[in-house]
Amino acid sequence: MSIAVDDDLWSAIGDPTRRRMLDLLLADGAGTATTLSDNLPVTRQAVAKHLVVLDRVGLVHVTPEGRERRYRVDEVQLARAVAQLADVGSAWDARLQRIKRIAEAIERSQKK
Amino acid sequence: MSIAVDDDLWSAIGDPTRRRMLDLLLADGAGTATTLSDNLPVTRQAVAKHLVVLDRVGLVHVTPEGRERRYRVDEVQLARAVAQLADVGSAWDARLQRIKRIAEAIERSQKK
DNA sequence: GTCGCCACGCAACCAATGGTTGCGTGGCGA
DNA sequence: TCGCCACGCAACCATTGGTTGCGTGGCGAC
Repeated sequence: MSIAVDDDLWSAIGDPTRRRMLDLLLADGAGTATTLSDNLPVTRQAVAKHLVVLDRVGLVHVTPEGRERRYRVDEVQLARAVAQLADVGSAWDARLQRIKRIAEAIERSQKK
Repeated sequence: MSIAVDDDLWSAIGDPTRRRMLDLLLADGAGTATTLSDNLPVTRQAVAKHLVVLDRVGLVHVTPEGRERRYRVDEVQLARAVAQLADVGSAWDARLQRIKRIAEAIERSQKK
């Protein structure tokens, strides 16, 4: 019973810079490579590359506006990603719980 | 209000191979680089490198046994990692919820 | 109109990382 | 003691996250 995870989606949100970008986009509603890089410790070009990755997995969408390219978070897709986080977390949680129960059972049987 | 995340811990569980390794270790209780690589699509050496990473952030511990090096999951540290997953997930969830509420409010105000 | 600013895309380059193969060494069982 | 086998180390390769440098095309000011 292995945990089924969309590796592309996971690795997209696995990068700390991309996570912060999603944070910023969620906070402001939208943003461009330039505005994002203003609030990040990396250059505009680095941000642009990350935006390509996020766009490829559908976590963001672009709308060209004049000479700007405005990015917005796809809430449905982000919700899917969040669900995956929860899945992995709860699966491991379940395993840890079981281990804990077994450990307690052993402890009890040794005490008697 | 940015999400405080231990990037080292997160990136340790961010790699799909390392996640599957943790899965295997949890399922079997313990394992060596060789036994893990038997159940993974990568070589023993690749697994060994990942074990170094996992050990460095404290997610696993080693106990040398004869000519083997037996690895076990540190449940406390894994629980911490799971908690971080939950944190990020719930933070994004909250933002998504707020956006949804705002969207609904706008929709209502337009309908009246 | 045209001129200049500025957001963007493209390209070359660099370091770190996840992967490989090859080889040497040291326990343990026959 | 001899051979097997798990391990560590080293060299190497591809991908990726980052940089700098440069060309181009909208848009506002004059």
